[in-house]
This record gives sequence, C-alpha cells and structure tokens, in this order.
Amino acid sequence: MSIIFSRQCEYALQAVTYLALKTNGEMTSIKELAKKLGIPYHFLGKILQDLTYKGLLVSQKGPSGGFRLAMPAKDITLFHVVEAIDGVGFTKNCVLGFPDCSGQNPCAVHEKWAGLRDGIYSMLVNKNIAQIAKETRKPEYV
Amino acid sequence: MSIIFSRQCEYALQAVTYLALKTNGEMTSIKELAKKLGIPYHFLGKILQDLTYKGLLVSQKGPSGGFRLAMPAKDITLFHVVEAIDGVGFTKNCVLGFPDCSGQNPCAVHEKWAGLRDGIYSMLVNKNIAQIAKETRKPEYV
DNA sequence: ATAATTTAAGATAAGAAAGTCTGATTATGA
DNA sequence: TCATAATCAGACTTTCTTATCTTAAATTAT
Repeated sequence: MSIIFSRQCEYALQAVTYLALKTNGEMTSIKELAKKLGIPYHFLGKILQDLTYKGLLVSQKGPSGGFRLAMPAKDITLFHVVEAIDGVGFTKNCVLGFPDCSGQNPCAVHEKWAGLRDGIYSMLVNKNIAQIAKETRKPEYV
Repeated sequence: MSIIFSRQCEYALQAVTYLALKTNGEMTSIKELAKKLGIPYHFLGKILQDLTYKGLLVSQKGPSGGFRLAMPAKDITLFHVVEAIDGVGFTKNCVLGFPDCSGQNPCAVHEKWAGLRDGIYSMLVNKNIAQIAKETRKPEYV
C-alpha cells in the first residue's frame, strides 16, 4: 500500500483543523474531537499529547479543560503538522528507493521527482490551517 | 513516517531494473539478485513470486533457472510495477485523509493535490523499465 | 536414475504502527 | 473540601509489514 502521510498524521490534520474552527480561546476535549471526527479516543489522545509537546497545541486538565491551538490558525501550516508527526523524510529519500541515488548519481526520475516533491512541499508550506478550516468546513463540524 | 511506496515496492522496482540489464532470455536467480541488490533473500523470493503471478516476470525452476522479464523492458512502466505491488490507492484517497473529501466537497488542497497526483501518475506511466535501467545503471550492476 | 539446484509455498518470528485499557495527576466548580 | 471531569502516562493488545525458516516440487546435468 502506497501512502503519503501516516494515519496519525491524517488524524492530527483533522483535529487541528477542527480546533481552528473554534473561536476565541475555547478548549475542546478529546471526547468531542474523537466523537465528531470518528477517531479512536485514546489514540487521538496520544496524538494531541504529541502535538502539545511539539508546541502546536496547548492543553489544560480538569473540567472544561481540553486542547486549543497554541497560536493563530493562520500561523500553523500543513507542513508544521506533518513535520511534527511524520517528519520530513519524504523530502530526502529516492522515491524509487535506490540506495545510492543522489545528485551525482541520479535515478531516472530523480529530476522529475524533485519537481513533484517541491510541489508537495510548497503545497504544505503555503496552506495554513485557517485556510484549511475555512475551505474544508464540513456539515458535521458545524 | 511519510512514505510513497512500500519497501516491497522499492525492492520490486530494483529487481525489475536489474533484470532489464540482462540481455536475451537469460535467467537470473534470487541468490544473485539478493546479493547484488542487498535485499533479504527469502523476502525477495516472495516479491518475485508475486511479480510472476501478476505476469510481469517469468520464472523457471531447477539449475540455471531463475527469473526474467515477461516482456520487453520498454513495455513495462514504473506504474505496472507499483500497481502490481502497492495498488493504486494514492490516485483515489484524499491526501489529508479527510473522510468525505470529494469533487463535490473538496478539501482545501484538493485541486492542488490533483495536479501533483497526476504528475506522479504520469511520471510512473511515462517511464519504462528500459529507460530506468539505462539511466540508472550503477557500478555494482555491471 | 540420481544428485544438485532452483523456485513454490506455508508457517513462523520480529518490528512497527494502530488501537485499547487502566490508573495517576491536575484542575474546576459546587 | 470534595466529587467530577479532564489530560497524562504507561503498559498492553492487535494488526500489518517485513523478514526468516523449512519443506516440497520441479528441472537440469551428470
């Protein structure tokens, strides 16, 4: 199975997008996120914990606690989230897996892939979560 | 970890490329492939078996047996190999994992990703194994 | 025929990713 | 203060991928 981002990463993107739809400093619980997004509760908890550790979210314990974005949604790009969860390996390795593919010794699609890779990179960097939230508003989210 | 193709798929691409460097109908053993390419012997065996089942390779048992391409290298594209091993899920699913992302209800990068996805697709379709073998000839292969 | 060599096939193990469960910790509000 | 509600933390289970091992089947060459 070919994949681009791990499932954790997809969940993270969905959760961060959901949080961006919440105005002011309102906290959102794992329970609400898990329910509305259809993501396993405890698994999501781990991911949010991770995003908090990485500085993208802020958490608060206790009643009426939960998570919120650590900064304005427009300052968080897709790339920030992907980088936090999956890392940036896709920008480095040969897409065909040839072990000694490099600039000196390029595989047959080296240049072609470099262009596509840069396209993916700029897609991630140039799209912030505020845009994602605005343009991806889904019925269940309201 | 973000990845594009599975390790099996990468191994398959490397093996098929190696086989394309063999002229005429010569058979190549798993042993040689595994050794030259640095791929675990038995694991590679399974993959070659799979590629044979899918019709990309032909196998022969017994002494001086092994595998060879089932057709001219120029008739096998990267896409054929990827399709055989990993399937073509990457052409269908939302790159951000939004469950109900579609043409009617697109996510914020839906169009952007469609372009990049098509770029990856045409990269795979427009590059055949003969080209890969020619342009990716590596020292150890000779 | 027989021994040697090779793929075929299935069981099993090791590792990573995904998902679950339980209890501890922290904060709120009655 | 105290019950409650929430995250935090760790162990555990399950599932998938990767890798290994062993035996069977087929083919070749002697």
